[in-house]
Amino acid sequence: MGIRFFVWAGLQSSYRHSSFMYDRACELFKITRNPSVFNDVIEAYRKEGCIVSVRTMKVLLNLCEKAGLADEALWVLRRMPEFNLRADSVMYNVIIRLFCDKGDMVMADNLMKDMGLIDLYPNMITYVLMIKGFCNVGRLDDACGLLMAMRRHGCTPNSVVYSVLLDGVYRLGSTERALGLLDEMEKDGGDCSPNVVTYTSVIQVFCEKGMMIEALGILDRMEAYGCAPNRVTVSTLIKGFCAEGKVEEAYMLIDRVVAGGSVSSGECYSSLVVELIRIKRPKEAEKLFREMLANGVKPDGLACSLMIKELCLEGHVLDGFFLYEKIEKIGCLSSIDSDIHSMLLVGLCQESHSAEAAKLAGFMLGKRIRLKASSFDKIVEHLKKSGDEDLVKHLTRIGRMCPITYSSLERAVSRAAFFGVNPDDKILLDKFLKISAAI
DNA sequence: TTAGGGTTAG
Repeated sequence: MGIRFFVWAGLQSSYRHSSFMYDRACELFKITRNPSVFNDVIEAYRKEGCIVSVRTMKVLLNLCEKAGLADEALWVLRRMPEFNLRADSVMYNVIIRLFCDKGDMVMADNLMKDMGLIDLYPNMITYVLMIKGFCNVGRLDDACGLLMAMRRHGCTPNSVVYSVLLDGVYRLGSTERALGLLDEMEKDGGDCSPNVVTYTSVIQVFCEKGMMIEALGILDRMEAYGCAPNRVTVSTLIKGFCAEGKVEEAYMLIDRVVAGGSVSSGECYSSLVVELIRIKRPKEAEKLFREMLANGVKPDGLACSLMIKELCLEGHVLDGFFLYEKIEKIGCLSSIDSDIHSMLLVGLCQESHSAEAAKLAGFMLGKRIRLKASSFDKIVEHLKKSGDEDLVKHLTRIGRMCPITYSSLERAVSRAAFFGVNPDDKILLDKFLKISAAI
C-alpha cells in the first residue's frame, strides 16, 4: 500500500517526486531487501483493473533505478505491453544504465537493439552509457565500434561521447591511441572539441598512475587550447601530488593556477588542506588552515568540517571549538553538519568545558541543528557520572536538551489531531506516534 | 549523457 500511495502521489499534476524522495522511499520500503514488491504492486493493478499509465511505470522504474535493481527494472518494462503501454527511450536508458553499471553488457546491448523493435532510436545518452559500459569491461573495440555506428545512424558524437571514450582508452592503457583521439578532438573543434571535463579526466588517469609530469603536460595543453582548469582539475592534481608526497609542488601548482584566475585561492588551498589531512599530515593542514583564516582566504565547507573533525579526533576539542568560532565569525559555517557539531559538543561536555559547551549548544539551537541520538546519550551519560551541575545549568538554560525530540512529538500530536485521532485515546495515539516517527 | 571532497533541506 505504501508503494501504491507513493506511485499515486507521484502522478499528481504539478508534483514530481524528487530524487531525495525516491531515496527515502527505497529506504522506507526496504526495496533492496524486498524486490518482489514490484511484482505484488503490478499484479494488484492488473487484478483490480486499475488504470495504469506510462507515468505509473516510470515511477516504479525510478524506484528500481534508485535501488540499483536491474532485473526488476527489466521486469517492469516487460510487463508494460499487458497494459497496452509502450516504453520510451528515457525508460530504456534507465534500464540500460542499470545493466551497464552491473557490467552486464550483453543485456545492455540486447536492450539497445530491442529499442528498434518498437520504433525507438538510441540517442546520445544511450550511446554515452553504452560506450562507458563497454570501456568499463575492457571491450574497447566494441566501444569504438559504437562511435562508428552512431555516426552511421545520423547521431553525431559530441564532446561527451568523445570524453567517455577517451577516458576509457587511457584507463585501458592505450596511451598513444588516446593521445591520437585527443589530437583529433582538438583539430576537429566544434561539437566535439575537448572541454574541462575531457582534460580533467585525462589528468585524473595520469595522477592515479603517479605520472605527475604527464598530468602537468595535460594542464599545459588544455591552457594552450584555451580551456581553463576548474576546481575539480586543480584538486585532482593536488591529490596526485600529495599522494606522491610532493606537497611543495602542490603549492607551486596553486600559485600558477591562482595567477591564471580561473580558480580562487580559497578553493585551491581548501583542497590542499583536505589532502594533507588525508595523507595524515594534520599539523601542516592546521598550519595552512590558520594561515588562510589569518589572510582572509575563505576555506570551503569540506576543509572546515575535516579540520575540526581532525582536531577532535586528536583530542584537541577545545582548539576545535575555538576554530569553529573563528569560522563562524567569517560566515563559513553553513555547511558544517550535525555529525561535526555533535562530536564537538560531546567532546566539550566530556572535558567539562561547560561554558563552551553551552555556547555551542546555543549555536545549535539557533541554527536548528539536530544533536545525533548517540551523542545525546553520551552527554546524558557524562552528566550522570560527573554530576557537573554547572554544565547541566548551562544546558538547561539554553532550553531543552533535545529540542528535536520534543518538537517532533509536538508535531506528531498536532498531525494526529489533523487526522482525527483523539490525543486522549492513548493506545491509538501511541500507534500514530510510532507510525509518525517511522515516516 | 562525461570528471567530482562532506553535509543540510525536501
